[in-house]
Amino acid sequence: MSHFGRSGPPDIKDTFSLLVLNITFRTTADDLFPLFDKYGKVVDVFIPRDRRTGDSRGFAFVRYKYQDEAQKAVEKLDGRVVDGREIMVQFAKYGPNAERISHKGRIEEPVHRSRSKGRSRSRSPRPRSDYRDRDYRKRSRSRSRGRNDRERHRGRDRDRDRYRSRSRSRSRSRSVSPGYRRERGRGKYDDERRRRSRSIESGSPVRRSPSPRRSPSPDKTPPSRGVSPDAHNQKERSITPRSVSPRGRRDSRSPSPRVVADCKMMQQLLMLFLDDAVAAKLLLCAVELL
DNA sequence: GTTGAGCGTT
Repeated sequence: MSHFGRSGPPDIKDTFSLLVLNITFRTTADDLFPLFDKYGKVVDVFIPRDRRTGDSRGFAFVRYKYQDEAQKAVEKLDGRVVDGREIMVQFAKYGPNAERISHKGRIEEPVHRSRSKGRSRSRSPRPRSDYRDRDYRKRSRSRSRGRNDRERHRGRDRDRDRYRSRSRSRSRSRSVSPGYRRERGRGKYDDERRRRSRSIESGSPVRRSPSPRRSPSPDKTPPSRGVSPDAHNQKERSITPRSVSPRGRRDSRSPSPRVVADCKMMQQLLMLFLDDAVAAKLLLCAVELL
C-alpha cells in the first residue's frame, strides 16, 4: 500500500524511484514524506513490510515525479540521520513486478514474464553488486566498507554453516517454505522466530510424518528411505540362508510368486540375446543366487 | 520492546 492510501502503486510510469535504506523499523511513510517532499514532487512513499508480521523491512521507496528533484534528494538526503539512523538514499535498481528501471531509477516498461530473454527477478547477487560497488565507492564516509563487507560475508557464511549443520542434524530436506524465504534478516531474532514458528506449525515442514505406513510406490525407484521393494527382496532373500547350498534345498521350498515372476522375466530377456541353453544356465545361476 | 547491508504495495 502506498503512502496515499490506495492499494497498489500509483502512477507507476514516468516516476523516479529512490531506494531509502537503513531507516528505522519504526519509521513510517508519513515520517519520510515531508522530508523528501522538500526537494520535489513526491508521488509516493512506500515502505515494504513483512507479509506476515507487517513489520517494516527497514527500507523505503520514495517516488519522485521528476528526475532532477529525485537527484537532488539523493544528494541532500543520502547520509542524513533520520530517527537516529543514517539513511542511504539512492536510485532504485529494481521496480515492482519486475519493471525495468533504467539508469536513474526511472521505470520504463514491465518486463515480460517470459523466461526467454533477460533474467527474471532472480536474486542473483551479480548485478546488485555492480551498483552497490559503485555506490559504496562513492560514499567513502562512515565506517570502513571493506571491513564491513568482510564481516558481512563472514557472518553470512557463518549463518549458512550454522543453518546447514542444524539442518543436517535434524534430518535432511533443506526446503524452506516460500513464505519465509523473503524474510528480511538473518539475525538471531529471525532464528528465534523461525524456531518458534516451526514449533508452532503443526508438524514442522521439515520433518516427515512419522507414520510407518508409507506405502512405497511400486514402480519407481525407492526414495532411499522407507519401505522399499528392496526391503521386500531382502525379506525374501532372508528366507534362504546364504550358507545353504541352494541345490539341495530348492525343492523343499517353493519360491515366492514374485521370484518366479522375476525369473521368468529374466529368462525371456536372456533368450532375446542368447541361445536357450546359455539362457537357461544363467537363469539357473540367478535362481541360485536368489 | 528485539532485527539491520536490505530493491516494491494484493
